[in-house]
Amino acid sequence: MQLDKIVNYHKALSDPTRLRILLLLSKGEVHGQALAEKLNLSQPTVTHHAAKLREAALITERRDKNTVYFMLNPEFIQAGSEASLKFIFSKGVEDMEKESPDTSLKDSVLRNFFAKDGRLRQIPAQYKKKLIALQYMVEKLEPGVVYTEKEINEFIKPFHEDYATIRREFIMHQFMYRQNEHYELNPPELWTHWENVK
Amino acid sequence: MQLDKIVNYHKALSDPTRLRILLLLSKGEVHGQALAEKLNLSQPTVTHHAAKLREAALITERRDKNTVYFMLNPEFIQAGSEASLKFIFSKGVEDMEKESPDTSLKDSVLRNFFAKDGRLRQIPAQYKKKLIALQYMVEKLEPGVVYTEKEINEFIKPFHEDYATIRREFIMHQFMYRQNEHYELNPPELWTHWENVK
DNA sequence: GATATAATTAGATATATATCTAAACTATAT
DNA sequence: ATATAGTTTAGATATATATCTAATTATATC
Repeated sequence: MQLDKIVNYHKALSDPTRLRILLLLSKGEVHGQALAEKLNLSQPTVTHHAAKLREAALITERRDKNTVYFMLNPEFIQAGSEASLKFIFSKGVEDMEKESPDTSLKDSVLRNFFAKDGRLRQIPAQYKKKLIALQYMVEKLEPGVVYTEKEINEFIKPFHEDYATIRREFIMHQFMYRQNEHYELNPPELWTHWENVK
Repeated sequence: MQLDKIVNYHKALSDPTRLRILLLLSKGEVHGQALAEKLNLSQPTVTHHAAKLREAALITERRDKNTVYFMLNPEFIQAGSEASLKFIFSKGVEDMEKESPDTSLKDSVLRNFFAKDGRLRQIPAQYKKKLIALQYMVEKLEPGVVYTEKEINEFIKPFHEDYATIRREFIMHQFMYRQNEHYELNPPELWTHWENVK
């Protein structure tokens, strides 16, 4: 999930040694042994930090004979910083909402498949329509909240008795993310969107 | 020192629970108990995370009766992200170099106080001139490298026999940062600058 | 004052991680 | 093929930290 990427990005930058490495690399490529000397650290320690920085795509490497030269990956440093701001301020949500001028199908699905009391009469069989109905329900969940399976079931029941199917559909279409019995809303960027279905 | 601030900023953002808290706060203020419920965590855990976020100036608080409401501090989230990019890419260094058009005094100090072999004839008594001489020497050290006291002494000796005094001056004027027997160059923004001396 | 509610602090525990030494691996050079 | 130099992996250790429960503090209401 996307949260983990942002966490890893900040973890990579949350150690003074790794920041020093990036500083040293900002002047150009440097090889492992030189880094170890400049930082007064052992080579294995440099390898360890380099691995973390590489996982976060903050540096890249080039091998020349036995020597591995490390260099910055400037785009990713910038991209990571922007992604994390965007995540926190949920910029993606507003952007997404502007992108759906085609509301007629949506309106018709909401009118025809949901009763006045809010219940879902039946799960739409047509793919597009099903996505619209699922999204309508899932939007009533709160971003950032971690739900238990039981809570998700209780949430779905007022809409439809077959909560297990709907719960599975939530996951299948990337509306939610599941990790050891806990459920969490994905950011809208990850949802399967009916607007994108040709 | 400045490095620690950046480290703390990223540490604050390198935990999934804290990112979720920021997400929840992005929609407006929320009180502690509500956060605990939404995240399925105990109140003390929320307090713990709130403290970290507050230390990094990412959130602020408002108290109403017994209830503490947390809210985002958007400027600091942005500022921290920019500071860390600036640090990594050392933008500050270039900026600083453009800002010193008054090179005549500098030239004269370098000519008169340093011998052809590079040794410092004597430590300038006049404040401005002393800063110029110190900065000239300190610029030959490498940013990001951690030096032992012994290494600093050995570095200074070719310039002047009284390395202890000069080492102390490096610290006093913020050219370097010292932490349990280890020395490290500060970023130029922190140096006491002779251009700024009226 | 007594009681209730929200928050914090203290203390315990389990996991994560930064660092080291020693060993293994890899690519070149002799 | 053997040696050498740089790097990586494995394993150990010490510190940091995320979480909990229980106790304490702070504020408000009766």
